[in-house]
Amino acid sequence: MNEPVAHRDFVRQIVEDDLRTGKWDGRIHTRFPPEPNGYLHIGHAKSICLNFGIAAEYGGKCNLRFDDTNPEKEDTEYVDSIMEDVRWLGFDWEDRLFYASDYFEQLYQWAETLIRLEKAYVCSLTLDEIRAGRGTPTEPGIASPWRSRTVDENLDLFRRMRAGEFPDGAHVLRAKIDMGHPHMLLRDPIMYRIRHAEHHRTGNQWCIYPTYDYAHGQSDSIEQITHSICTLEFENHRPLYDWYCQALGIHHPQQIEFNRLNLTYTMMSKRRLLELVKGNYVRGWDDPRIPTLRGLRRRGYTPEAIRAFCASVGVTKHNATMDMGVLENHIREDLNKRAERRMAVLDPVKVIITNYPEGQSEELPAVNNPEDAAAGTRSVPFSRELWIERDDFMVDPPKKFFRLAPGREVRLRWAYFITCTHIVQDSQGQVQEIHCTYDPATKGGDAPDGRKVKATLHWVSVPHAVTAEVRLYDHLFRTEDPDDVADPALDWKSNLNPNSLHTVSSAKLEPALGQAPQGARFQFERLGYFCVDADSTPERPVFNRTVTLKDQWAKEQVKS
RNA sequence: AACCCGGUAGUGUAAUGGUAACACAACAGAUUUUGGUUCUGUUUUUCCAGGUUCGAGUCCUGGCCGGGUUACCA
Repeated sequence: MNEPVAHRDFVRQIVEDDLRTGKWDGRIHTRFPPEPNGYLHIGHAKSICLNFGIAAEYGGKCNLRFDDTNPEKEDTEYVDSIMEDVRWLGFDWEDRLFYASDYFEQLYQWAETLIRLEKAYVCSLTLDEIRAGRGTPTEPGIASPWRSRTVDENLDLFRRMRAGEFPDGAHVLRAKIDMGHPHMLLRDPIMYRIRHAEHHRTGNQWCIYPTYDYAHGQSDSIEQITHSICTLEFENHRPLYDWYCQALGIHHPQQIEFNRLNLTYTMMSKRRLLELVKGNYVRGWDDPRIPTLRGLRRRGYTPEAIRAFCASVGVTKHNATMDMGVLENHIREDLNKRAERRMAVLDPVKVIITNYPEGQSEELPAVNNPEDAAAGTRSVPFSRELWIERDDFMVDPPKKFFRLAPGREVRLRWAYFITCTHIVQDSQGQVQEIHCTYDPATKGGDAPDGRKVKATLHWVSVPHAVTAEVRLYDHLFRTEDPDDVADPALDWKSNLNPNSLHTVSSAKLEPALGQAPQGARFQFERLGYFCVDADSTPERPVFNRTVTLKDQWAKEQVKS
């Protein structure tokens, strides 16, 4: 398939312009800078694809850098999972793995430089006093009484802060900018705070930690980044990013902000995802219902599908919410070409072929993937008693129902035409058995006389069937926007879909599925794409439904 | 409220002063041993008002609407 002529998003346009004008001497260097305080989700995938993608497309490099300046929230557990997920997605930072904490000493020295330049000072106000002194958007802040400390005094205090002489919160280091600035972030922002906390990498070496604003641009600078690509909420921070680089007179990358990814029926907030996991609303960070990369992986998503999706979403400067259906289409498109077909019955009802000899069975060849001749064939056992899907039969079918009904003939995939002759119902009217006759001349599924049937059903031989657990997933939330709550007393959690997981405990599978290894992906014919779950064992196979197939009949039912 | 950013079919995007277009969705049809896939067709668009210009989705002014920020988080 030909790649469509990719139009350039505005970030790539900037990169191309810079290449053309020689702005960075033809060098392109980006970075993906996650904070190790949570698991990566599909929103991060967009950023990863953008940063690593641009580097690859323009002959540049992309670093992986952990933005670990807040010891209280960060952990190696997250570092490890992030590296694993970036690799799984298909990207390689080679030897360029960095940590903002690697730069603590340099950052500290630069802070002293700023103090000497009288562009930073130690402020001994409390948190509340600082907040109050900052003013409001409409009124200017008031200068801290400590704003005019001498260079020597500031240096002495700052060094003693580092040496651990003060408790948490006793002092902070602030940039001396402008307390009357209309941009609140520029009203003497905090550069360092005292935190007697153990850092996941530097241990107890430090008790003062730089803030994001003070650390990020300089980290980019140290790594000689050219384009510092981040999400829209950092737009406000760009003046500060620029201020530090200029004040220090160091390499000054260009910060460019793009829109983060939003998807319907789910949410990307790390804080909320953490709440779902800790509150046991889901089964962990890899729960197939949440949009973490691990969740999607367990759900059966391929890195290729996620990358294709990320390439298709817009990179712009305005907030947008992608339809979950677009993501689903990408995995369908990928798996349609790659996943072998199998037959599985999720809600079984028994069919008895009354003219097929009792005790007899035969092996019938079945095509593994009509989209890929190289996938070959397998054989499936056929016998007198079969399972078919309960909703593939109706006693009194409406006009547009093409499947099995009394007196009607349909095809069993790769097997025979069968005609329903009789049904057995229980006292509630529930169908117990469907009695059919088969036409031996239609073996393989073609009628020599050329007669047509309107439906082809999937089926599984009763004596050969493997019983499995199948987990059917639906949207995490029942509303497109989780925040769409009518009652102000309720929060987003009230929109959680109570039916996001439906477990089928005894689905009937064709025997070939019994040996499938964990992670293997299949299309269950006419149902959807499924993969073998991590909980699966040979004794008790467990499958996850990745996504359903498009379903014209389901649409038809919704209409009526 | 102040500051920053943004408004193009239902959704996401393109058009970089020169015929408003693409993908998905929706709808209709063809093909089909999956009501899948594939193919064909149809419907629906520049927030508003002025201005500049031969010509404005694009530039300017004013409004309206939406988002972000107002943490010793990132």
